[in-house]
Amino acid sequence: MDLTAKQSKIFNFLKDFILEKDYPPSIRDIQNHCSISSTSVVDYNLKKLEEKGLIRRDKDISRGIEILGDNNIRSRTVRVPLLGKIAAGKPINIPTEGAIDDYTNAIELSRDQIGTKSDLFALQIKGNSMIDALIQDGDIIVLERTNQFDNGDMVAVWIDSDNSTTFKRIYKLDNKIKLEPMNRKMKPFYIDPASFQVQGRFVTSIRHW
Amino acid sequence: MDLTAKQSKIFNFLKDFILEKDYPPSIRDIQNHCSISSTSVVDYNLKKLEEKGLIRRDKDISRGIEILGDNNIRSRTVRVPLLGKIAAGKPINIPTEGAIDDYTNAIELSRDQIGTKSDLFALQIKGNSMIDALIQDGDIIVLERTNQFDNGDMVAVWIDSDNSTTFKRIYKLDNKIKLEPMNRKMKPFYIDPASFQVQGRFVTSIRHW
DNA sequence: TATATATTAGAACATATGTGTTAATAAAGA
DNA sequence: TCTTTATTAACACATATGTTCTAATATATA
Repeated sequence: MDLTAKQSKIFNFLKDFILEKDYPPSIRDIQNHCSISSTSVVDYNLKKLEEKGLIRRDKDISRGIEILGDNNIRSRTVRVPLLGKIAAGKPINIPTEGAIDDYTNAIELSRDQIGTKSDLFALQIKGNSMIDALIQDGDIIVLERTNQFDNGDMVAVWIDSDNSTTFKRIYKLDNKIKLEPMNRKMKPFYIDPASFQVQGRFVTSIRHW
Repeated sequence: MDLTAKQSKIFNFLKDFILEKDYPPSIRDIQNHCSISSTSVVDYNLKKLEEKGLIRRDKDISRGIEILGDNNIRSRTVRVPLLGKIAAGKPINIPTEGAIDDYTNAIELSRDQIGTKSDLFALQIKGNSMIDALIQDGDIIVLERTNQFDNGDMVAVWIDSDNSTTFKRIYKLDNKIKLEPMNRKMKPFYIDPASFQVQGRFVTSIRHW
């Protein structure tokens, strides 16, 4: 369902106004800035915009207009908790989901970078021992909390015999699992498919300046 | 200047309310949710918050409250125009500042990633010929538009004799400038200090999944 | 303690603002 | 064309909401 000229004029004004002022315009703000003859015409077209799913209005509340979906700038970013520094090769400590509170350090990523993935967390890498994965000292890696993996994925993996989690490239072979450090000086090793657990999968990395 | 208990309660409510509703609360919203006896007390404390530089109020405007600085979620992200794909080693076309309009593709980065730098633009890298800079096919590099550089910086540099811009690592030597491709198969070369112009400097890179 | 300053309380006021009603006009469909 | 539907227009109304005033109380300062 398309917008009339007046409706898109109003909708664009809504976005511009909110971007500038940080609060929505009143109906009379819209009336004046869009050169509309009457408040009732504004009200009428706001109802149309609401029917079309572009905005949400809160009845009887002044400036009670919310822009929905991708047009809402706030929906374009995601906070990802930054759980600390790890040295590659060294064990990682991954908190359970509930243990991450609002006061944890966090980085904010755009949805451009993470797509629809959810349940993400980030770690800052110490040292250059992951250089073969094109990850260097100070880089931040973002992981998705999951048990799934594909061959060649970089994953945080719990190994029963070590009683710890490390970050490795993983391959499923016939009878075993190959875990490959991201440093050619270190040899890959093989473990029993029953003795490990993938805890997270690499999503993206961020180079710091 | 510190906040009183009431002021931080109000300030937190402001942030929570805006986060949930996308528009600011009225004074009576604040009064009710923060259990404050009178609207004038709310008004009084809002004035204090304004004096302390945490919010801005627009007189006579309902819900005319804007949260300032880092507490404003919107100020935590920056839109960076994505100017297209480039193949490393191949010439780059960098538009002038004014030539970038709102309809250009863009990625959104958090201030965590770019600090206080301004005038940024992004390029997506095609191919693996920048592998020595830990940049692989599909990665996005973010550049800062500037003429300045330090030794070892990765810069987009205009070379008069080539009549084009490429992406190189740059070093200032005694009598000349050394430009080093980020691929060890290609040899560095040297140019006259008067025959080039740095157009942008590497800020960060983003690995795509 | 005495004095000044900061904060709270309650109420009233002015107006900013959403809503509703009715009629006129324009656009679309039969 | 006639009929229906969509949109515009002007106005009035109810109330949501910012503001102000005065006095009381609490807190800080000398």
